[in-house]
Amino acid sequence: MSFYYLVCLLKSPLEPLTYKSDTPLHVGVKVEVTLQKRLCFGVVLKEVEKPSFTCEDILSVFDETYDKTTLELARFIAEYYVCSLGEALALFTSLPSYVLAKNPDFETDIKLSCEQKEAYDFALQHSASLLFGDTGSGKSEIYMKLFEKAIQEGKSSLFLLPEIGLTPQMKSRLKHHFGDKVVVWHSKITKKKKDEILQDIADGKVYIVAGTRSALFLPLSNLGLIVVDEEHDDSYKSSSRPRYNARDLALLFGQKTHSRVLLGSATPSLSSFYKIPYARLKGTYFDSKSAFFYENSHNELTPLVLQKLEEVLSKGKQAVVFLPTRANFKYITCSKCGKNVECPYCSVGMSLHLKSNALKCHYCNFAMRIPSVCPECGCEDIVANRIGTAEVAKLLSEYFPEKSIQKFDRDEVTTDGKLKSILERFNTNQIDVLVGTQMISKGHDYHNVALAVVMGMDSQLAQSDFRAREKALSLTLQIAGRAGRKGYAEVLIQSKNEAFFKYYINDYEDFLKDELQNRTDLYPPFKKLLRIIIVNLKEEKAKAIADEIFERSQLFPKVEIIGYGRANIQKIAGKYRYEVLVRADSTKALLEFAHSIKGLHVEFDIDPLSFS
DNA sequence: AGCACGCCGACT
DNA sequence: GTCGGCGTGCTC
Repeated sequence: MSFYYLVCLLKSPLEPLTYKSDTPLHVGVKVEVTLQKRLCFGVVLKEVEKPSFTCEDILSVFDETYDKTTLELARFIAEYYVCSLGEALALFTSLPSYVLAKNPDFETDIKLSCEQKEAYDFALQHSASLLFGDTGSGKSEIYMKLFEKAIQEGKSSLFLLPEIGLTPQMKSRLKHHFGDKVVVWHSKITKKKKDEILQDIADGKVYIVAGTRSALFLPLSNLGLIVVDEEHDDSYKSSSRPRYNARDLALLFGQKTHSRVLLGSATPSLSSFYKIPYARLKGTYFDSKSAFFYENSHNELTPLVLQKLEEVLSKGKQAVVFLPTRANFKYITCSKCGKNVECPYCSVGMSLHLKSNALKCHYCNFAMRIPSVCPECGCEDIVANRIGTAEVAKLLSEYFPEKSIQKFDRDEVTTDGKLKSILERFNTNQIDVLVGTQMISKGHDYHNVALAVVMGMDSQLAQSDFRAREKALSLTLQIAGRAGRKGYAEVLIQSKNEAFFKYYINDYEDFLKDELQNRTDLYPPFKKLLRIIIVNLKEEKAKAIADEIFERSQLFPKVEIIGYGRANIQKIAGKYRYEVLVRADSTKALLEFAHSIKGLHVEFDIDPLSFS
């Protein structure tokens, strides 16, 4: 007697295939099968009639299942983000089911202010809400209080953060209040540690999982609450297939599992602001005690920057300096032919890294010796352009030799240990100035920072991206928020668009309302976007596929092609890139089109946030 | 996505 | 005559 099952193959782009088993199996159970002689994990979807072709055997059956809700969520992901069910299901961690022990006696010592209590009540009154709270307004206490309530009700909570590694103090606060009821999860923890955590979850010991976007796919039973902190952060969006957005999926998961969802940010995304009821929590000290200064320059260490730094450093205060560029310089330019030294494999400039005495490509990691003449024309007059963190840190060290200047970017902060060490030394005043990229804007608590310098934001603002203004302003505010957590602070913004920043810097809500007007009839949240990415070794082939997509779109009157051709970066790692940008009024129309061209071997980016 | 199959150019 | 490039197509 044989049973036949439709099995979904994990990580495979293929549609489910039929396998046979000697024993009856439950839907959702994890199994092992072969696919063209190679072993492959799969999930049983449903029993089927004996097919006309001969089937391979299901080789082994695991003690792990994907429940009905998980299968439903995976089906949604496959449909919405345009991937196979196997790719969607592979996001989830499977586990035997378990029961949480009730914990009615649990209590923390967290006390909320009146304003915090109001926001807390607002969250309780809505199944999904947004906490729009200024930096330093005390969002975390509200989250913690909600976690406490969930525990008292015997429910588990999920706490999503953009990068848990970047906020060690959040981790220690959670541990302090919740002890071993809370675990931390991100993709870089070791396999052994992951197994331990999964065992603890299975034993019903875990009430709170704090983690990055992958934590969303952990099998928490009796989920009651999902908090998405820094919900505006683009790192919630996955950049590989399926390109899901963990913030958006959190809202969906909340609906499906009847869990409360709370999004939080000082600079909420326009789409969340538009569609989710929000509670406003104004800063208690931040905006009243900070002063903004502007300099009509763009991206350089000017006398004004040095003067401002001098002022705070002489008082024993600290400063942060932001600029969006790593390395010493982003470009090496020939002054005769005007060409930048390009990566041979990517159509991007090679960055100058003096520390390793090399030019490096930030896209494929290719490195080369620093040339003494222009590789194009042989001219000896080549200059470095677009200053980066390494160069600014170097110059500041020369200018303030008695002060400790620390670089803070992806090149410098390579491990958890290094991050902790730098933050520790900064908080104990052993470092005077942090010079860094985006990383510097993430929610660290700095206590003695009296100056934030924002350099190079104009390049962010100038990007051909419908969210350029939103990104630039929220990033600037996030950096500004690193200063003045205690007492008076200054923020110096270098920009040739002073008017823009000046107008909105004190009221992000005002900006969001105006920006909604700007986007009406054109962009999200009013329209839906799909970016189709075509990658091929042969440029003609990539172009041909893009052409084909354009042709086929003509049969779909509800979709509109608003951009089509070479991608922003034409070539990465030797592969040519083309892009088609599609717009529609409804998700349905967009997805109908996307699914119709699934066979073309292209990548789909629904609700794109980045256009390079 | 892999991976085998198979059809054309360049080498001992 | 064989080695190996990558275009095409299949996977229960």
